[in-house]
Amino acid sequence: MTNLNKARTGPRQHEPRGWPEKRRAIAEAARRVFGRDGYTRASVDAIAAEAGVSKRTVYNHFADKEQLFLAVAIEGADEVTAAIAQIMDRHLRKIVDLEQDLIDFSLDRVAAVTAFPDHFALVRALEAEATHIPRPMLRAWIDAGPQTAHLRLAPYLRKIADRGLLRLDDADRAARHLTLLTIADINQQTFYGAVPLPQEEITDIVTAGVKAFLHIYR
Amino acid sequence: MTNLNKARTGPRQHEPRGWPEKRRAIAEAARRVFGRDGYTRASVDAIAAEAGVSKRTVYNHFADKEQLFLAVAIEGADEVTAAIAQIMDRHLRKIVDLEQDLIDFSLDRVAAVTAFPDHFALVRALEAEATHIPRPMLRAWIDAGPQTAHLRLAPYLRKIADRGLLRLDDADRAARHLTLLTIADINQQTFYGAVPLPQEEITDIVTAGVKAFLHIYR
DNA sequence: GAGCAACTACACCGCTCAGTGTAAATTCGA
DNA sequence: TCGAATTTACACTGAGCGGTGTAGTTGCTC
Repeated sequence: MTNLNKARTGPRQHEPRGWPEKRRAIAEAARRVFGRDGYTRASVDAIAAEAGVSKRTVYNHFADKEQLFLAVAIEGADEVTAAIAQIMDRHLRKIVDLEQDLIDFSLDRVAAVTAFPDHFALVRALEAEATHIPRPMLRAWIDAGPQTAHLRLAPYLRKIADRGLLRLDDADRAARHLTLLTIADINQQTFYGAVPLPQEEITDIVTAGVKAFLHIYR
Repeated sequence: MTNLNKARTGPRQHEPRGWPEKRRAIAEAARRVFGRDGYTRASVDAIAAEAGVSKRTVYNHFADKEQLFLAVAIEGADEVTAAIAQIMDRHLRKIVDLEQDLIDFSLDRVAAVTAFPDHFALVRALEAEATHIPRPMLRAWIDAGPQTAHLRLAPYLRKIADRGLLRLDDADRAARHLTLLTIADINQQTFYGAVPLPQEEITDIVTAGVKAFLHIYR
């Protein structure tokens, strides 16, 4: 048998139904279209066209529009979570100058919104759909997305506190306050990146937020 | 002429086109339906039925669906702004115990979200629609809604600082930080009131937020 | 080559919906 | 009562859309 193993993945491999590359294309297209148009306005036809697949194929991979939406939201949250974990590792694992490290961390975290515009556009769509989403699914979203940032940040802050650089008894709350004073402020003013804010203004807000945070916890 | 002046307002008075009571009914119904269903999913048919008017009448008063949406959003913001102004006056005009007054103010302000569920539901819809709204209209919204809270809160904080109870050089920033640490935290966790949070938890969060704020500015 | 799974390319169905037009009815002032 | 403005109650148009079915095509294994 001298057949080269084709790089192209197709049926017949021992995988779930459907070709993975098609599923990936659909998910990526869906993120873009849902992000751009919101849930209701986004059409499955448009997603199929964007993915370069037939609509029939979309329905072969996902039960319906809502399942597609939620799958894409949660997958996107996983990606963003991984990116933010790296940002945390880069800036918070080793503290040289606490204030500067927190500022750099927060600026990079703000920048993550720009790096994942589709995802955060989709976040806005999802929040608007909150009352139409079954509670367990909404819970799954919160756990996959917004909650993970705090769960990952708190241990870093606790370690920093253990080194005597911060005084805190509730690391979760401290993590929340840091995020509120920096990321949430920017996100509110930019509608999660939809409306640009000048970089100097972002830096000002983040710097003031970090100083305020340190005022509380140092 | 012994005709009593009828309380009923109808055509023929020297007013803008259309009966004001019809316009009011449409606006109120629109707020409810947009809030419940979001912009795209809300139908003009449903709004007309909810208002008890014909769809023809809706279009007699508002150019189209988008104009209706934005008019309702801005009118709602004016109402909420007035309510919050009262809350500020009640709690911040005279300071007895600064911490407690700030806590009470913030708790009442959180409660305002519950008092205006339709409006804040519509806020979620509007934020999701941010990229589809013409920039000038979005600006009008920001000025009518989110921005006014800060503009009204900052002078109170400045006065409190003048009495030596707070130390701050940037009252706008202080106002923003107070809102972030209290209202924004709750709103994020409840999706602007869509998902209930137990009252004790709300009180905890607000109390911790106010203490943090005072730690920064006192 | 045969058989099977997945995909493509349509067509279709039933429904919804923003916006418009029109005739009849209602309201109000002169 | 008349006339004008507004509203009501439909009907209509053209478009869109979630989801489904089906026949033909493609790719892979035996």
